[in-house]
Amino acid sequence: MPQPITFFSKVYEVVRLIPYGRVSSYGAIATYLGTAGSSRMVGWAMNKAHSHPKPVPAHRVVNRNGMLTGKHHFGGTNLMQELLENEGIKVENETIVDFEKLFWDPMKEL
DNA sequence: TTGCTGACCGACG
DNA sequence: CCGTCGGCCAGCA
Repeated sequence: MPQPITFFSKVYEVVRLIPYGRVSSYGAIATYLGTAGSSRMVGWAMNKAHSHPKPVPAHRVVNRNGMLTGKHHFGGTNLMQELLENEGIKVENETIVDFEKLFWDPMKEL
């Protein structure tokens, strides 16, 4: 098996399951994976997402406040915001508008 | 192998 | 209200 199922792989899988025009949070994903509290690992997984063979919509993953904390990893520009706006998600001051409505909880949806 | 790091979260003062 | 600290665990030098 060239691709063993690891914590990272699960994170990527869940992130790819996020529907178009929806967003999720690190904590929600971490909790869904059964490792609540290790939300940092989710963020770290996103950092390594560039090394992942499959595309990972990391721009749909933000912190609990709906703030684009990881936008600096998208080229250090407003690329992350543009990607979200391209999906119909409004972003103001690096924060997602109506985050509660757009929030996609894997524990509820899956 | 050991130790540091990391795009977070919640608690505490 | 705001700053600080600890915890969670896998990857990398």
